[in-house]
Amino acid sequence: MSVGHTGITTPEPLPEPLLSCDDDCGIRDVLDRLGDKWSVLVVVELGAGMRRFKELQRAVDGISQRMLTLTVRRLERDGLVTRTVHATVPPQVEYELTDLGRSLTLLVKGLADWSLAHRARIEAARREWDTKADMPS
Amino acid sequence: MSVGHTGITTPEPLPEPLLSCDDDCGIRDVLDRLGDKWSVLVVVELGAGMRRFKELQRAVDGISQRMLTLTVRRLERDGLVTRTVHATVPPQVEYELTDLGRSLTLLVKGLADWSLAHRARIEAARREWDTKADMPS
DNA sequence: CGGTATCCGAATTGATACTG
DNA sequence: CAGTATCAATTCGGATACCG
Repeated sequence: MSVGHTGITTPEPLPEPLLSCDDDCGIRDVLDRLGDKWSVLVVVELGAGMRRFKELQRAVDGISQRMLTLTVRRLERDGLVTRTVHATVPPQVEYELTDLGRSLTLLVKGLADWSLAHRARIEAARREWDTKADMPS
Repeated sequence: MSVGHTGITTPEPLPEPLLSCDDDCGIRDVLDRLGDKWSVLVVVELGAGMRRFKELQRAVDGISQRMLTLTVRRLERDGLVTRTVHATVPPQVEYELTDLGRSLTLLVKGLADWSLAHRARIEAARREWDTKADMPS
């Protein structure tokens, strides 16, 4: 069960991809890394600059301490984020994007822009679909 | 439990977002729409052109009939995909991206490119992290 | 062919309590 | 403050069987 090392028992053993590369080359990879509930949000927040743990948690709004820990740990492991511990009291840990992480923010920004640009249109389509669905008369 | 309409009982009632818009404006939206296991893959495949249900299922490799149905249904609802039923025998259903859907493929392509470009670097970082973790000596 | 309904195990997540 | 451990609730996904 992979116990030991840094002290983390890894209840979630950071699962590896599960799909072979057909014509989806690459996309599955990004999805495995950022497709979860929080990673992108954390990257976005860190895109604005260095953040402490608590700052991140407040910024992301809704993320639990546990999920934030797991998320930044994964991002750190993938080389997207650095973790700096200051041996102060109380302890202080700072997270910051690496160059690799920053290169991602551009793309993520693109997604956000797309979403903002088309949000209304999507919601309209959705309402229409729901209307059609609810009255087959 | 929302029964009726088209005959679909919607065991998965296509849940709405759960996070308010703070500074993550927009991103949560895209994630809710594409962050699942299959949507992006389906969009990518449809990016290459119109596809029938069975063609999609073969192309995506690993997706079950159930998940493909749910995925295209959601994409259709959001106005990213059109569904055309030909009353032939045997029945034939064709899926195609809308303009909105096509506008997304550009971004998705960006993500795929990013992944390909940095895959090696990420895996290196990951190996390093794992090494550090496994021998604290 | 293109679905839908149902059951069930696996994976994710949240809440809570505790620690250095 | 910044985690870690544990447990419970939820959600997701796959297998299967059946339908128009």
